[in-house]
This record gives sequence, C-alpha cells and structure tokens, in this order.
Amino acid sequence: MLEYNHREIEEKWQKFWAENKTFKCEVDHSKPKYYVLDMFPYPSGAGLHVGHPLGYIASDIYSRYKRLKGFNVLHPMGFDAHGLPAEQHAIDTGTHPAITTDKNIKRYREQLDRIGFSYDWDREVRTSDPQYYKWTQWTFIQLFKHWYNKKTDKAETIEDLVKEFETKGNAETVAVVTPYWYKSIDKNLFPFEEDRDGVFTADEWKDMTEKQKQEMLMNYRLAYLSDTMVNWCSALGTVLANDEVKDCFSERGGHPVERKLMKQWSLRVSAYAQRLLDGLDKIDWFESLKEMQRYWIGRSEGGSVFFRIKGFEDKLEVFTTRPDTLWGATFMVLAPEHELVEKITTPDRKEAVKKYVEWAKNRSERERQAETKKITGEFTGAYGINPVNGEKIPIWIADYVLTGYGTGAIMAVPAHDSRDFAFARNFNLPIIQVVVKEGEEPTDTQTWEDSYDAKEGKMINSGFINELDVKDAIKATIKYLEENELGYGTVNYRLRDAIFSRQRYWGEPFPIYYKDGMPYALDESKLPLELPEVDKYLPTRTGEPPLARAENWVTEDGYPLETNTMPGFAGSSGYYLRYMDSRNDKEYFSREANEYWRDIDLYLGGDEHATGHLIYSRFWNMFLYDLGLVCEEEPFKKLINQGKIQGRSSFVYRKNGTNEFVSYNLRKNYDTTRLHVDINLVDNDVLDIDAFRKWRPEFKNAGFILEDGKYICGWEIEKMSKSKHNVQNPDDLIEKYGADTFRMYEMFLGPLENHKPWDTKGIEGVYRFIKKLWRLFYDEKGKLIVNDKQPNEKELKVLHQTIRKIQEDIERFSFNTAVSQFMICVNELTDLKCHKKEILEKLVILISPYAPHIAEELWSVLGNEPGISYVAFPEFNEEYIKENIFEYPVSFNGKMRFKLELPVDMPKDEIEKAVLAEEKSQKYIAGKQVRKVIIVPKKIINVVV
RNA sequence: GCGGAUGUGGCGGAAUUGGUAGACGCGCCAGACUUAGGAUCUGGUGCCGCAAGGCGUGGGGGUUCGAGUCCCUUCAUCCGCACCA
Repeated sequence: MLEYNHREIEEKWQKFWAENKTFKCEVDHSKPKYYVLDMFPYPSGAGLHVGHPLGYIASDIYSRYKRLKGFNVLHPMGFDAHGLPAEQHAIDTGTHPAITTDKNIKRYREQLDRIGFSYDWDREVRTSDPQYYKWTQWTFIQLFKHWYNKKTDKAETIEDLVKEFETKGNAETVAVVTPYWYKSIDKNLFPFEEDRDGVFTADEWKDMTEKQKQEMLMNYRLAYLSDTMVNWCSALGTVLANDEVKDCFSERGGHPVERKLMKQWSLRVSAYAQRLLDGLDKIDWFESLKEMQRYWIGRSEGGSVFFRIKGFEDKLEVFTTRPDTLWGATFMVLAPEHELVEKITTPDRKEAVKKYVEWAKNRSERERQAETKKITGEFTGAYGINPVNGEKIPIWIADYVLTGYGTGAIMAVPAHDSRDFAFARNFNLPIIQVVVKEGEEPTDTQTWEDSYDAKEGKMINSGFINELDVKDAIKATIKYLEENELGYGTVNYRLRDAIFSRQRYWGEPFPIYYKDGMPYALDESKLPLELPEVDKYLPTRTGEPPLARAENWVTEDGYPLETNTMPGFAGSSGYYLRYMDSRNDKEYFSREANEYWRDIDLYLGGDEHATGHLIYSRFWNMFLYDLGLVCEEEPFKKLINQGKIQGRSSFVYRKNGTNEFVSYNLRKNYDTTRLHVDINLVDNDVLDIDAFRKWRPEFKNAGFILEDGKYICGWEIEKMSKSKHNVQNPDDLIEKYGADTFRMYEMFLGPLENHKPWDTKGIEGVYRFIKKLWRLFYDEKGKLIVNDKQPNEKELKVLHQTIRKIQEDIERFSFNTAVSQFMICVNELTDLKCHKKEILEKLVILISPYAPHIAEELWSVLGNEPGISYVAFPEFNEEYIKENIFEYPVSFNGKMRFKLELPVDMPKDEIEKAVLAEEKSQKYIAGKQVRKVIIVPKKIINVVV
C-alpha cells in the first residue's frame, strides 16, 4: 500500500470482524469473565455527535484490553427505544413510533459501526421489542405478586401473605405499606372503627369479599395502584416523574405541569431505602454520585411523637430528628393540604384558613421556590397538647411544611430551628431555649437575632432530661416516649415510591386486566402483551390514555386491559441482565448465564442518570435478588461517569443596521451584534469569507472589515447544539481522518470524567501521529521497510517503558496519558530509525485497543494470521528499562540548579562527596557552610547551606 | 443556604507514593522543500530580562531539606439539591 489509507483499511477490517463474528462471546468457564457495559442510548433523530461516543470509545478500549489480558469479555449494546420524541413525531405526522424508532436505530447503528466498536451485536436488545419487553412485563407481574416483609427484610409472595392473614390476621405482619392507608380506605367497604389502625383478625379476613381482599392486598403489593398526587401535564396528556419536571414545566417540550390526584401504578421503592443506602458502601462509584444518591434516599433518624388535639379524638403524629427539644416546642405547623385542617379549624378562623389553603394550593412550585424567605401562615384556632409537659400550644398552617415529607406536620422549636425561629418572630410566638452551648449561660431569647441550631450542648428547661447533653437527651426522650406510648424512635426516608403509570402510547403495556374494578395480573403464558394499533396517538376525548382507542383491548375472557403504559425507566431497569442471555425465549435469562456473568464490572455513562436509572435499576436488581433470580445484590460494581464534550462556537460581529461584519479585534470600535456562525466555515478562527457568503442568502452581499487581510472570529465554549452551529458530527471527521484517529483523539482530549471543549484543530496532531506510526512500516515510496534485525537496548527500553505505561494507564482509566505515551514511543522509534519487526509487533498489539483497524492491518502486514483481538498483551520486562546511571537534579536550598550524572548504585556518602566536589556547586555554596545534604536515591539531591 | 467537584502556559492537558512543574498535542515563531501552501519536514516556544538572574501551579498563611501535591484560611467557576422537620 502506497500511503496510509484509512478508508480502505477501516472498511476491510470492519468487514472482517463482522463476517468472522470476532466479538461474539459465550459463557466459557475456562476464562475469567469481564462485563463492560455502556448506558444504552435513546436513538434520537439527530444521530450521534462527537460527545456521544466518548464513553463508548473508552469502554471499547477497556474491553479490547481485557481480551488481550485473557478475559472473556461481555460487551453488548442495545437501544432504549421507547420514548417521547418518537411518540411526539407520531402525534405530529401519524407515522408509527416503531417506524421512526427503527429508522433512527439504523442510523445509530451505521454511525457506531464506522467507529469500529467490538460489540457482540448478536446480543442486542431493544426495549420496544416484544421479545424484550415480555420480561419487563414479567418482572412487573412479580412485583405485583410480592410484598416487603420487614421481619425478613426481603420481598415475599402475596400468596404467603394471604396464608398469614388466613391464620393470624395482620396484627403480627410487619410490612412496608402505604403510610396511613387505613385512613383513606373506603368506609363503606371496610366498616373498621377509627382506632383500629387497619388491624384485622383472621376471621375478619375470611369474611371479606373478594373485592375487599384485593383492596386490602393492594396496600402491601410492591407494584400497587393508588390515588397519587402527580405532576399532570395536560399538553402532553400524561403524568411526569419528579425528575422529568423542571420548574413546573415538562423537561421535554416545556409544557406547564400541575399537581393533580390520580389513580396510578407505583413501585414500592421506599421498601428498599435502607438497602439502597447500605449498598452504596459496597460499590466503586464516584463519591459525588454516591452522595447524590444518599441525599435522594435522605435517611434521617429521630422520633415520631403523638400530640393530642384539644377537644378532638384525633392525634397528630409528628416526625422530628430532635425529640430532645420537645420542651422547646411552642407551636405546631401543618401543611395546608393536611387532612385535619378543615376538621380542627375553629369557626372564627375558618375564613382566613380557607383563604390561605386556596392560595397555597394555587401557588406554583416556581413561586414557592422564588419566595422562600417570605413568611406566611395562618392560625387554625386549635391547640395541641405537648405530650411531655401538657402545655397547650397553638396549631398553625404554613406552606413551609411539606405534605410529601414525614407526616405533613411538625412541632416547631423556634429557639433551635431557623425556619421555626423566623416564623415565631413574624407571628409573635413564644421562643424557649432548651439547649445551651457547653460553658455558656442561657440568654434571653428576645434578644436573639437567629436561632441556635444546636447539634451539641446541654439541655435546660427540659424536665427530667435537664443537664444531659444532646445525644443522651435524644435517647432518654425516645425511651420516655416509648414507655408512655407517646411516640417511638424511628427512621424517616425522603425516597418516595416511583410512579409507574404513563398516559402514553409508546411504552410497555401493563400485563393487567380489571375484574369488578380490581386489577389482576395476566397469566405469564399470555406474555408478551403486545402494544395494540391505534388510530391516533393522542388521549381520547374523555381524557383516557391512547390505548383506550385500541379496538378489542380486552382479555380473551373479555375483561378490560389496563390502558396506561410503563414509563421510560421500565425498560432500562433490567436490560443489563437480559444481555447475559438475550436470545432466551423461556426465561428472562438462564441461571447458568447469570451465575457466570454475575454483575457489571465496569459501567460507563453520563451523570444525568444519577438519581433516576441508577436508583431504579438497583431497586429492580435487589427485588430479583430477593426472588433468588440474580446472584448479586448490586448490579454495577464499578461505575464511571464520562464528562460531556462541549462545543466551541464561533462568532461574527455584524454592524448594527448593516450587512457589514467587523473582525474580532476591531469589533469594539463599532456597535455590533454577535451572531453564531457555522464552525465548518471557520478554520483556526479565520472565517472563510466566500463560504460565509454562500452559507445563507442574506449574507450573499455581506461586506467585511478585516484585520491583516483576514476576518477573525470570536469564540466561546457552549453546549453543543444545532442552534449554535457548533455541532461536530463523527461521520465527517471519520471520513476525513478515519475512525482510529477519531478514537484516539476523543481519548486524547483529557480525562474521561472531565467536561471538556471540542477543539476541531487538535485532531490533526493525532492524525499526524497515526501517519508517523505508518511510516515506521513503510517509506515515502510505499515500500515495506520492516526488518528482522535484533533490537538494541534503546529500542527495547522505549518499548518496555511503553508497555508499562499503557498497562498502568488503562488500568486507572487514564486514556489520555496513554495516547501521549504512544506518541512518545513512535517519536523515539522514528528518531532511532527503528523498523524492527520484534519491536513493532509488540507496539501494534499495545495500540490495538485504541486504533484497532490500523493495528489489524499492520499486524497482518508483519506476516501474522489476521485477528489481533485475541493475542496476548506484551509482557513487561523490568530488565530492559534498568539504568546504570541516573541524572540527578541537584538543588541548593530546594532550588534546582544543575544536573549531575552518577551511577545508580553509588553510596550516599560518595554521592555527597561527588556533589560537593563538583565545580558548579561552589558557585551556590559561595563560602557558606554546607549544613546538610539530602540524597534520595534515583530521585534528587538537595544541598542545604 | 446545604452537598460535591475543579482552579497549572495563549488553549486541551501532564506530573500515579511530598522529590527536576509545564510531558504529549494544538496554536504561535523561525527555517527547509516548493509555482503555491490551510501539505510535509526541522528547530524554538511558561512569564519578565540583552544577559546574569528573577518570578511562577487562583490569593494569603503554615508544616518540610523540599509543596501543584499535606494543613489552615480565602476567592472564583461549575454541577447537584433546595423550606426535608
């Protein structure tokens, strides 16, 4: 071959890999397994830009490296194919989302194939494929048929629960249930007395009708149907998850979102809160990501306290992290939405309270966020009784108390909580100090400017816990509350159950039908329940989801099927398990496959999934673990978040009111407007004026004010987006430079996890490097110049330095520094005029994970059988990099002054003599006394004078 | 406000355990080849200074023979959360 021709080489080897199924992998007990996974993409219509493949390249390099190291590597890819854009497109154009999705996947696949990834495509999954979502539906049925037993701390079958009810009722059952489910229960259906708190006997259970039993079990199921306050987006006709809503508008589309009560399927993720929290300590993720999850789970320890309400039978349950401050509780606050507000409000306060509740309800989240400092509230006229001292304290309502957290009611301790303090000051409520800092005296709270948020100190004004310090006081108070049945110690979590219903078409149908108004799971043999055809992808006129449009959307027996579909995270929660055995049509995956592949050794993806996918998948996996289906409780052993690649936008400056453009450094002399210009028209910040004039009709006759005969553009780092005209797509770059250059350059940009700007110019440096590598094999005339001569010391040294560095760098995911080392190695071999097969062969293996196409080509050029993917990674040999002499940097008082070559085995005292004897040293000693000479062998020499 | 991360040349970044700061690449400068260069090759390139030398890892302070690296303090930027009881 005359010259390096990436097009020819890359096409040739991509074909070779595909035809030979080089990367097909199977369970193989003779080799250790390694599972490398990329977060699978949603195939959008725009195709890939240079930011998308960053993580895929890194994981591909790692996979190829692990193969060379003798591992059996599972490295699959697939598509998260359900989603809003395809559905939106269907609504707009009538094209079935499946068609759009297939088209987009095809395009993604072409783009991915051109980059030379070593995926086992035989294992591809698509979440929208019935053969895949069969198992999503299957898992949902299992969730529906299980409950969470707190005694055994795992999921157990509803069947067993029913047996327990039949023999003992539910008095002894300790389950994770919907809080206060018995309060919202249909009183006509269950004539329980108020203080029964939902407890029933075995006889009562047996006397229940089928419908009553089903209603009751719903409070226990891990997938359950309940009235839920949801984020309703009427423009989309659907409910959105909290993380799909930004500032009261839908993240996709930007439509307004309101709070609304609806019957929704939910997953009882909260049952797993503690295990999800504990699991974080066992996995190797970035600390920042773990912190985000910890915060999301939001564990807080404290106590629940019951307050009687004067004149009522009802009690208010309140959660507090500081039961010790109970004596300082001078009022209570309920959320405006609290169920008891209406009941307890006194007639004289009715109007004011009603007005406030109305106002708070109609306030958007955005308003509430913007006005966090504004203090509002209203007195209900009712009083609670402080259980520890019998004090009568007023009950207020205020929107700083949230319905969704704790019980929607708090005891306010103004002296030691800043919000309570502000509230008390605003409404002139008493403030009692109950904690005093060690060694200080209590002061008059009237003089305070802020609360004392005391995490430590001694208790005062607090009855029997006086003099105790905070920690002991908390324990003592809880003990007292429990003994007197006034409360109990407890743990509260912020994590909420996941709403699992969407009023959408393009998602998994629920395997659920309704009989007598109650939901039942389809028989597993009926799966997959395929998505039906509809005439339109919109809600019905009565507001029902699109599936309600389907004809005959009923079971064989004529029972109506559920019309909601599952949300986006349904299909992605267990996809990594399906890859293990993705063509299995009998089960989700075989036991054998799961016991071999176990878990993901390396998971790569963006940090935008920190609290969505990465929590739901862990939950999904833990549930399957409880069922004994998977053998690892945590699915993602190590996880790396790759950074985003930002765009580098270019700008031109138009003189206002004209069609004349001013070069960057002259723009300040004029009134100008900055406009984004397509980065393809700019090279090295110089605008191609002719191309610019052709770019858009309105610039056809544009005039220019130049500097040095050139038009210089301004630039800025921004998000890569079409509207900013700064999108780089991989296809163009691969066409011009080849996939190998593209892969290496993406890695060379900087550390994987950093966000970094895309610099189009820099890729040429890597391209030069690849061509330089080629020239170690071929001269300018295209003649092969590789020889069989024995390598010399210098050549072996640089090779083995490279072997060591590449290995170390890949192991610590430092791909950018590895690329540098390849450059150093090739530069040195070029300088040494080394064309020796023995050296080059090893180098080609080293580089094959990074630049697999050229590596395969050169490997076969050297006379090897094609197929570099499964050869052995070169062994590092220390002998070759050993040095006899070391060039010591010699410092005086810590400043490096000159270098001195000395034998590595020279004893310290001789080194000292040699240094002091050195002529150059005299200058820096300059008659002063040498106080100390520090010698670190093979590192430095420091002379202290 | 809380939590996390990051600050090193003109730019991306390197320095893995406290031991030669700026590897490697871009850009820039000079030169060679060339009809030409936005091709290729060679050399130079942290800053100030003619030089000797001095100054340099956001700022200030400390520990140490020696600090980009450790400690204290402060500033800036980015990300996440945001009345969480």
